[in-house]
Amino acid sequence: MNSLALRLDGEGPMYEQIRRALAREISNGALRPGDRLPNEMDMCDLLATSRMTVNRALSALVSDGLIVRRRKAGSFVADQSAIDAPLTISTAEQEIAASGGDYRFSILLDEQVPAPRVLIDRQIFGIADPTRHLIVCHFDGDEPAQLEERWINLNAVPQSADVNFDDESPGMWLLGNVAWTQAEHEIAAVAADDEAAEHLQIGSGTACLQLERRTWIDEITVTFVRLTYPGHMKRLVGRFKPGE
Amino acid sequence: MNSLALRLDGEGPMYEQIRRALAREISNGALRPGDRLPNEMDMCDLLATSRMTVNRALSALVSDGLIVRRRKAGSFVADQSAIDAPLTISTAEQEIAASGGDYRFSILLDEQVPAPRVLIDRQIFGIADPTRHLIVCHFDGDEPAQLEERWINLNAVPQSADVNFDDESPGMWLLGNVAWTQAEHEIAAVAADDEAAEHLQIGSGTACLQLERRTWIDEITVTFVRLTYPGHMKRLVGRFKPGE
DNA sequence: CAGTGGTCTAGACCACTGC
DNA sequence: CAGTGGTCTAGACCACTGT
Repeated sequence: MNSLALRLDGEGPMYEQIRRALAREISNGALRPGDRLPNEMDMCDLLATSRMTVNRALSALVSDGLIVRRRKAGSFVADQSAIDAPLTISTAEQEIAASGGDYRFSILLDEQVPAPRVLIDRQIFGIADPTRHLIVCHFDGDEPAQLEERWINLNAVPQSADVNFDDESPGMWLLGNVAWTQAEHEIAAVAADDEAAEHLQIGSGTACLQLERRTWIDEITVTFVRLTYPGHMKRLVGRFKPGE
Repeated sequence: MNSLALRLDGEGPMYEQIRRALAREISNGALRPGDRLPNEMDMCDLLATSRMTVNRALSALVSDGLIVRRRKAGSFVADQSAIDAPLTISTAEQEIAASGGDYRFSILLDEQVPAPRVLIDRQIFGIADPTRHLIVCHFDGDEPAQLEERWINLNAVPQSADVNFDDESPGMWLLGNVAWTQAEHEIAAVAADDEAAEHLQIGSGTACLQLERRTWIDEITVTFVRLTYPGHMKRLVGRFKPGE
């Protein structure tokens, strides 16, 4: 590791070149987990650049999880332990429109009810939260593509109580009108129950991908939604690229 | 939008405070999609800080997808169109160990074969790629928790041909010994076929979460793995937090 | 062609923390 | 307590691109 020879490729900004060069050394095994990198000042001399530029490259590697840094100790190649892949989740209308399909939706249920016990137990809603509860089916042409069951917290978004969802689906309305600060997703495989099977026009018990999303702002849940996709039509795709 | 009053909370580094403050304004609707932010110099005056610091905060907002920036035009609040959630994917051993379970695995098949037609057609392997093909079952105690079918490209990782996987599972060995630069995941729900059902000790047709991962480096696939989890035991969780 | 962001510099001070 | 990273500054030049 004494003779760490970083080959910069001259493509793009300096900090990107440095990041790529180090990522490459880590990828090809020249730098192995636990190895120590030169400190920032040495790297400045090595690369004839300034400390801010080196620091920017190293910070990027930290957020990619490729290295860890400790004051006084130095910078070290991280153990590769888990893979973080950004999973992009779009609304049904965006997906269907993107694939050239003919999107429409139908509201099967729309009621105002107290948050259901099961969601209170999961600490998704507070005990006295009033909600607007909706069941929506999204279609690609005549084929049901996604079943959505949603609760909107009327304590968090009171103006949603009177919105008309005939033209704009609840998901799109929320996306455009309510900002959230955090979201948490759970993905599971479930067998379609009778009701879901009927709405989705599939056999009861068919394997379905089920995505649950809790969206909240400042500790209070804005909305909770459960999306059910027939397994044969839906794949979620994520991609990870640390070193370019 | 003239009187954008950013309240800094004094917690942590300046660039984080600025990022949080702007994320908050976007979240609470004070700044709406399409709104223009003050330019960097104005924001420096406003916050009595330097341009690099402001730029760092704004760059973070860009990578969070909360704003877009265009030279000469300015910085604008982005349309919230899709949600990118980092999905952390661990190995079976890591998950079972983390939950306090008793991990073990069993190798059901281990052979060297040419890449199968179906994976060549999907452009995952090249036409003449030799592979090591494995089927591994991961257990939590006595209960099967995950079925893994894996192909390792022996053109990309020739040294894996002779590795003994009795003590260390192929997944762990690869994680520690082979670096990859990119990974792509697909998640789907499938009905367990007879073979999977038998290995996992579940009923045939049971809904299972199936995760496929292709890992590659410099255009060449290192390994392709298909993980099958009984739906009732596995949930993948992702989280997204733009403004803190 | 002027306004904006993208990048970079050569310093500085400070906060940790391993030695 | 000294080495390291974390942050910040007050400038600079340049690359875009809308007007």
